[in-house]
Amino acid sequence: MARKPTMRDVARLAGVSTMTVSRVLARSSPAAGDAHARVHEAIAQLGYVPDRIAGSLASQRSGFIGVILPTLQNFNFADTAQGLSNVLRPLGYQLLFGYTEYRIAEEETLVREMLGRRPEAMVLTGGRHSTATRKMLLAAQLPTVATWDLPQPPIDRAVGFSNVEIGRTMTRRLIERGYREILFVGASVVDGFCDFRGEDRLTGYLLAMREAGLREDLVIRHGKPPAAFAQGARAIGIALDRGLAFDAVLAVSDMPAVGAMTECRRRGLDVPRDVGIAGFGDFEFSSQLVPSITTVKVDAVGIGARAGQLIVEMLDRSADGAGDAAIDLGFEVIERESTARQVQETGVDGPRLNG
Amino acid sequence: MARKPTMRDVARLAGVSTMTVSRVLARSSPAAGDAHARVHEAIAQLGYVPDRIAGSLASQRSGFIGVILPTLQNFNFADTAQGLSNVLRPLGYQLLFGYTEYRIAEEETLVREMLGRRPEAMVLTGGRHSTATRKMLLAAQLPTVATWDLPQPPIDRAVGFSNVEIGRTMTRRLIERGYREILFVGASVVDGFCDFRGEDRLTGYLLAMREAGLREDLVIRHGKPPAAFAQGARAIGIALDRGLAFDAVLAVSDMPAVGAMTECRRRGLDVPRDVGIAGFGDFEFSSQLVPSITTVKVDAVGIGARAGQLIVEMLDRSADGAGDAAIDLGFEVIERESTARQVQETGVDGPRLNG
DNA sequence: GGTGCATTTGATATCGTTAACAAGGTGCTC
DNA sequence: GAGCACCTTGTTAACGATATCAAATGCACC
Repeated sequence: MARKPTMRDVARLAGVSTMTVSRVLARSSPAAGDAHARVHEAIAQLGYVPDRIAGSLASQRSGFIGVILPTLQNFNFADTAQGLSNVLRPLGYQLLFGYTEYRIAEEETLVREMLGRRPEAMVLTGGRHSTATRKMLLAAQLPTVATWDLPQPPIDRAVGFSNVEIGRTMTRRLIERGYREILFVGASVVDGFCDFRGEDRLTGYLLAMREAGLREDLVIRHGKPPAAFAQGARAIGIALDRGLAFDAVLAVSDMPAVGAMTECRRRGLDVPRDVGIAGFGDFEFSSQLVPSITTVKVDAVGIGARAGQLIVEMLDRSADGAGDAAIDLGFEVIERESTARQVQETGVDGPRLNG
Repeated sequence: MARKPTMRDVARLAGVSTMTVSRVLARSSPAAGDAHARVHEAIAQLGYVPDRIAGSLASQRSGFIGVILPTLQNFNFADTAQGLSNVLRPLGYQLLFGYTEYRIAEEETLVREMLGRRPEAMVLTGGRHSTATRKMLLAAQLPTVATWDLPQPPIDRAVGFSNVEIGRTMTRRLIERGYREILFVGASVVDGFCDFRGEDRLTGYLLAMREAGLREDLVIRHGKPPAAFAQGARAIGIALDRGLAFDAVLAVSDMPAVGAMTECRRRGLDVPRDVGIAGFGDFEFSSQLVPSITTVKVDAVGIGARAGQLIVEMLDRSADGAGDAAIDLGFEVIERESTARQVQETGVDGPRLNG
């Protein structure tokens, strides 16, 4: 009674061989006569739960898919996890989640640990990895999908968009609206922490500012990623302390954007009249707040779903290596009240599609 | 070259037996002379990654800990996951996450799938489970920790607080502030969806309203859990359509609380003068917004950490079954600007500790 | 009723590791 | 130098399932 029942016990009780039990559970054979029923009866009677560890070893298929995301504290990545889950769980895969917390070294540790569990595929966030990480993944010969970025070249496949283009497009949009002194608010890059995608959006911002002949030093990078509400608020304080004049804030995500907006208003600056505010991620609160927040919407659920589909295709050996290495899902700038300073001039306030 | 290297290959290359390799990897023996170095050299040369599936089967220790949470779309549960991770990952455990999305039937499916992976312990959210779920968990004879609630009796152990008390205490606080027509905003209970903890808070709210001799029909349950921003806004519309008069809103979480606040203001109701607003969860934005949101703070990270510690203790067979079955971590009501209607009267506006 | 084909069932080997025990070597004490 | 303890290393047998192949069974047809 102390020992958990095994397939052997079920087989004995049902009066069949273990292979018959295995086949009944796998539905690979109709199991003639009452064998099928007897097996199920024995399973119920013993409370048997098949040991998938043993099954994985024998079949050389773990049913695991490793997923490495930066953090749990961001609705966007939660959506991507959801999209992956929606596609892969109904097919019987178990997702193994790992979170780097934006620590560069952590990805390597997570990949090493996960590969030991013999996943059938890996999903990564972003396309920049340590040499050792890249080497391990290549050696593992697994379907690997990079998400949230379009690395050149990817290890295997990629689903995402250009974060540089996002930063550039949003900055241009703010300039079109008449903003000139645009403050970029992001997280710092220190102590082995880095938000690569945020840094790419900063690069795009700097490109757009240079193209327009505007200042390129209006950048506040403060606090560890992920940039949260308080960091956005703090960044405004830092900017004012430094004597920086600004008429708009472009934050690395909607969370610091809201924090920055709150702090501006606390200091008597009207949004959008005195300061325009824009973020990234289109979190639900961004459309619900007053004023609503201008942002960039990406299909976070779709990234996960597409990545999941890619994995399914690649795991189907029949369909061979066709398809593009990188899939660009684009992005959408959503202009809302927080940058509506010149809405009466241009008359354009709806979403536009990019990418 | 096609086949992945095994411990056998490493052993052959290093000129030792597989047990020596196994011991070197487990650090269980100092491995005299150069054997240690030769093994590591062989591992590096072959790019060997130990197969933990085979290891788990042989050692009867999977290193997995199953964690079932309601949703990824809530910072509170993300914090609990974080707390668990902080304690258990450094000890080498791999967390297996499953999300029910508040579907009652889903928990049973997730538990069944997870038990097949032979986890060494399970962490659940809440204390109400299907009969089959309870039976499976008892049969598995695993350390099991229920979180976010204090079930009577728990399957094994529990770490949480009384959601009924939370609803009751917050409602009383609102009544003390002079609010009388308090509208409760939560998610609906339909189609097999249910937020048990939200329902408990509703129960506490109803108790407090009855105790104070106030109306008990000011309840709007709308949309599937988790209640999000838009649902809070929608609930205000529904209440007004029904002709319900209210001077305060108690929402099941901070997200619908913000949605409700936004909608009230959009309709010309001032917060907190015309309507007081209170939520649950103390999300970061709740303190950052203007007005800041009155809420209930629970130590979500601490719940995870404490649950993790409990598991570690229970897995140490040496320390035997001591300790309470249920650990009450309490809660804290944080009164902020959104309910500061009578701040000048009472002069009390800081946090108070409960539970 | 025998033949041939398709389908179902079972015996055995195997997956890659660790547990358990045995064997060999080393160093110390008396 | 014998005896003993201790430490390292190796051999063998699991762990609990599935893959593979051979045998048995069922069925249709001539």
